[in-house]
Amino acid sequence: MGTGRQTRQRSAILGKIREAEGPLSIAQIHERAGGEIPRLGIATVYRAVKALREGGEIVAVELPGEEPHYETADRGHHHHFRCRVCEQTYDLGVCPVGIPRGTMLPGGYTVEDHSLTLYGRCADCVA
Amino acid sequence: MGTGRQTRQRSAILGKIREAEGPLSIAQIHERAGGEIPRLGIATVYRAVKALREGGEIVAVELPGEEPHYETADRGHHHHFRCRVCEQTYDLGVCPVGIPRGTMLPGGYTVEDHSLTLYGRCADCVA
DNA sequence: CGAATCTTGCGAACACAAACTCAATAGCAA
DNA sequence: TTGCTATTGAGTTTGTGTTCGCAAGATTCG
Repeated sequence: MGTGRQTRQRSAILGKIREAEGPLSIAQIHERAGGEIPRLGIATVYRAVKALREGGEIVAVELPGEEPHYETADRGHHHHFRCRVCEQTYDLGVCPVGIPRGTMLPGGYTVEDHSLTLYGRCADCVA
Repeated sequence: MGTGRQTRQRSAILGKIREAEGPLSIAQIHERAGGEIPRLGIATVYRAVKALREGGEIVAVELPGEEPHYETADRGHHHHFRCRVCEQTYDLGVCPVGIPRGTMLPGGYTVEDHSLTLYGRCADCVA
């Protein structure tokens, strides 16, 4: 599985995902990379994201009620904060969920994993 | 705002949501109520759910990567467990997230709310 | 440089959930 | 029971996110 050709649009797309403060939606990637590459097509973003996902460089992040967002695969276990004002999603370092893999909850539920999203206002939007 | 007429389909739909072990998708409501009301139309489920939502009887639950699910509005703060085998979602009583409203996280994020989903296997699917 | 072919941009096509249309049906009040 | 009218079911339509098809353009290798 080769990486394919190196084009301006592909490096712009991966670059924007890399330098983002959290996972980006397709629309956000399109906007941001489009600042660098005028007339960047949305289909190109979809194609690049698909390829990057198949190559294991980025992963999809599903947020409640949102379209998929994408971030680099090297960020490890973490959670997300979504600002209700600017609608940005940010990575968080903390994991305030004390439920290790394998825990059995009352009711017989065996936990393998979890997903936490915090909601509120980011620093810029508290003003 | 009246409740409208009482029909067999509406009471079946609300009944299924009430007796469910967790939030149901439109498709699940359709399936379950359809056992009681043959030839129940999907549009009727959408219409009933919309009316129940506007009347404050049920609320939408957004789960990562899923269509909206619906449950009765009287269940208070709780979280959900999703079985990866049977793809059912169950209500949980526990809230293992120690982040009260108003907490400020490193980075300047002010938390108002949170949403947690646990993944694993339910009792029936551990076999 | 030049050819081969992979990639791009754009419009059309698709998939899916949700809403609408309307004739037939069923609640409800008298 | 009777009539009025809200509701239903089935199909059609909309809306939005994603993919496809193809001609034009870019990248890589000889």
